[in-house]
Amino acid sequence: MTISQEIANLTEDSGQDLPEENVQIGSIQGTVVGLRYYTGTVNRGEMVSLVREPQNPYDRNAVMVANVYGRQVGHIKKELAAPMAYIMDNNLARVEGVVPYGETNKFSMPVNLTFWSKEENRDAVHNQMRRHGFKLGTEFKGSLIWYSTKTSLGRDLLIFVTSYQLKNAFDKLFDDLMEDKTREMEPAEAVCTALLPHQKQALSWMTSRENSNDLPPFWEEKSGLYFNVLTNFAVKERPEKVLGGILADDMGLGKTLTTIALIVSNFHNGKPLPLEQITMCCRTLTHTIVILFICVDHEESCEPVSSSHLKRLHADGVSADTIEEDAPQKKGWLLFCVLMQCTLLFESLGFLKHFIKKKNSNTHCSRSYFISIQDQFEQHIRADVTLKVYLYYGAERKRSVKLLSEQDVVLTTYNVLSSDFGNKANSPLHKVNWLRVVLDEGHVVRNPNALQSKAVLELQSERRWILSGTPIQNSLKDLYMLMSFLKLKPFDVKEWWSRIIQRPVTMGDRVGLKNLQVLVKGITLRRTKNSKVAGRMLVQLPERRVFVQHVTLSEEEREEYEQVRKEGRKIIGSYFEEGTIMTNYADVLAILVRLRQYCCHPGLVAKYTGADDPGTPNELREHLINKITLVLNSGSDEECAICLDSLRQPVITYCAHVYCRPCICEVIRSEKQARCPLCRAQIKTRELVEYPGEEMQAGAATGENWRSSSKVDALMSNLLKLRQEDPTVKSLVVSQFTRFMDLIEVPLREYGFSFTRLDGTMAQKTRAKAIQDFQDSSPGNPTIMLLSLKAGGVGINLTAASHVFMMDPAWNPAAEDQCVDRCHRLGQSRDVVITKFIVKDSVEENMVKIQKKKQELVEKAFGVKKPMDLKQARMEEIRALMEI
DNA sequence: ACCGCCGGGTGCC
DNA sequence: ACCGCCGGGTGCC
Repeated sequence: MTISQEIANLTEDSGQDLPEENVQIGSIQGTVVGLRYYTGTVNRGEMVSLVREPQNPYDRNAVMVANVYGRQVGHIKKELAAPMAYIMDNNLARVEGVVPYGETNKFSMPVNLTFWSKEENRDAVHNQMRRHGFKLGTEFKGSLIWYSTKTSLGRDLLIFVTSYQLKNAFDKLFDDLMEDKTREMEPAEAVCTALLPHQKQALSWMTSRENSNDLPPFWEEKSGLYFNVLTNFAVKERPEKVLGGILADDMGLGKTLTTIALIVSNFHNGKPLPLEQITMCCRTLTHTIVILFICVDHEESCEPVSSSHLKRLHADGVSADTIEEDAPQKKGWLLFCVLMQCTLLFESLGFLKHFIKKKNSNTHCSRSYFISIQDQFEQHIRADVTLKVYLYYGAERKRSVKLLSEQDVVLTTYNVLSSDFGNKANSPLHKVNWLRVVLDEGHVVRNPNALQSKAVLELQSERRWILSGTPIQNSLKDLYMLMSFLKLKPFDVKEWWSRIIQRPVTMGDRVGLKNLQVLVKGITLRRTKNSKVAGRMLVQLPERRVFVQHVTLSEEEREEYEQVRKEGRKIIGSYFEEGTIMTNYADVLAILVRLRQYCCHPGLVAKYTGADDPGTPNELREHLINKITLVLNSGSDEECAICLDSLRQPVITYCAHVYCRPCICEVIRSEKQARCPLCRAQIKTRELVEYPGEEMQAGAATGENWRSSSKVDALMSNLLKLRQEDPTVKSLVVSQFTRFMDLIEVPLREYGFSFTRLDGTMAQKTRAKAIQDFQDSSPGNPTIMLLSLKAGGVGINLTAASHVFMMDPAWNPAAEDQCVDRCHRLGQSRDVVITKFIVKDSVEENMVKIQKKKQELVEKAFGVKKPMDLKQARMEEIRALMEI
């Protein structure tokens, strides 16, 4: 995806209560008075903010005027302040100000006020102003306006200036890209894990961002003053440096490893972190600090740290007497990582992870891991250095500022941080002056109102980093949170972010868009697996070859298949004729799923429960539960027709259409007579039937009466051949039907394959175990993994596999790619061979055609799909599949 | 002069 | 503010 595409996505803002909903309903020139009483200054063309001051002792209508830095400039003249106060207090409109000239005036200056509100408030605002003798106009005569969408002389003049300045910014950016981002840097000697070239580049870039003396984006030095080209703000003092940024590399490029290298390599001015040197003598004393890792999904389910563990902790160097005083520590900068989930930590902590030793593999609710720092050194860091790492986590964490201050690295979770912050009396993390704060999976903090976001923003630090594969998840607003964290002035204040970036971009202003690009590029390093540096692939991955193996059904299978197909065609054909295809969508889907199942294995196909008439409400409910279960277990990767995303909290309507609960509830709420978006039947919230969750399916014939299928035979002959050629080769066997995986288990056992399995029904811990076993190459460990297409989401590392067998085609080609990516990624040493089984002359072949079409569509247009287009597309698909 | 005029004091809200 | 406004001083020319 290109940056502009990404940005185009950003402008689709899902939130509510945003200034973008507002339109400009009028403007007027006012006066700022009392300039001589305040120190705040403004420049020509500079934006100012207007703040109500209801407590002002002289006038309860007072409206204060402040510059971008929040310094008070003056007040709005009282006659004008009176109607403005009413408008602002009653939220009739937002008022924004720009000082067009008179910036050197001593006593008062003009200010161009622009009123923004919802259309419905337009009259109220105009009337209120008129009552006080003011008439809101639409244009300022001959003065400069910021980001006016109208063409006027003044506007052109201003744009000319800013675009000139922008060009400078762009040139700088270009230098940035050419030099800083491709220069490599060797990590400190203490790191003995070899960094890949792109990781060295990231390390160099991060180091330069931390040590740079450059002005923050959009600041320029002009004749002794520092000038912000976007707000026209000038100050004498050099604006605070923004040390840090966003490392937004794709998953799997080694963000965490790079960051660890940064921690060790750039203490101050490119000098490595001074690490204690342990002599051989000391090492033999096994002076070991034991750090406890609790690896759980949710903090609540965490097993408390046992006292014996803690004793161990104390005994091994963190003595109890160091854990007393909570006075803020000024001396010594510290390093600090915030990690979202311990599981992630465990997965991604790069060189640390090898030292995590499983302690209780059988514990169900949580598992504890020990990290022996001594072991760590022996393998990954030079044997004679030590790094003090403290995991600030668990009920009995030591809330000692002193203890924390003495660490090289402190790890904690967002939950712990915000829980400490919530009991604000005692948040040791907020009392330390950190050298560096790193937000791992930083996109999880994106709602600025959430407590954890506030907790993150309050951390004192010299340098700040955000690590995130998806820095912008939904909208531009997410980016605002990141700017606040980085303290990138003035964008850490909502008003300026909205006025300078968010609204212009949302309104389609090109300058705004360019500013956003410059801003993001200036502080972000983002590479994908497909990025090229100087014409070469960033990551040289082994080859990836795709073979389609056509499977011919046996005579018996063909007969069964054809019978079902004919029946299905008849039914679907009649739906088309009646125009009821959408009302009977679930039944259509059922038929298609059945056909696809026949292609895999006849034993998969459930008994036909189809279009029988439900009688009592209970029977109807039962019926609907059956249908939704069918839809969700069909592996068809159904999208919600409202949000066009994967289903979240799926519910089925009485008319048998499946949506996300929040989506359909919103539809019902917003319409008086709510109708199903797909079939226009009336729907009600209380009639929505929920998916009861994963249920034990009627067991497929995996026992005595097991029989094979053409596709299973095809798979087995491939696997046997592979094993014969090279018994160490590992394969992924991917299907959308978990019950197909059940069936495949039988011959795998029969032929003595050691295999493991990963599907969506498995708990997080069992999954982790399955992955771990599969990745382990020592003899006796599984060589085959049965993998459900949708299992686990991205981020799972299955690089042990070099062969992938796609048992059945998916509706969504991206899902297949993603699945293959789990083994075709960083760390894969062999060429990856993908075999797709497609049954000849079947619905599967048609699915492949549709896949290709979809792919083309994605590549061609980045157009927004509308629900009704989707419906149309679905119908086309059904026609194509059934050859109607 | 219950005015006009002068000139000093003063000045956001 | 090289203004406006206020209010005290003043009062034919």
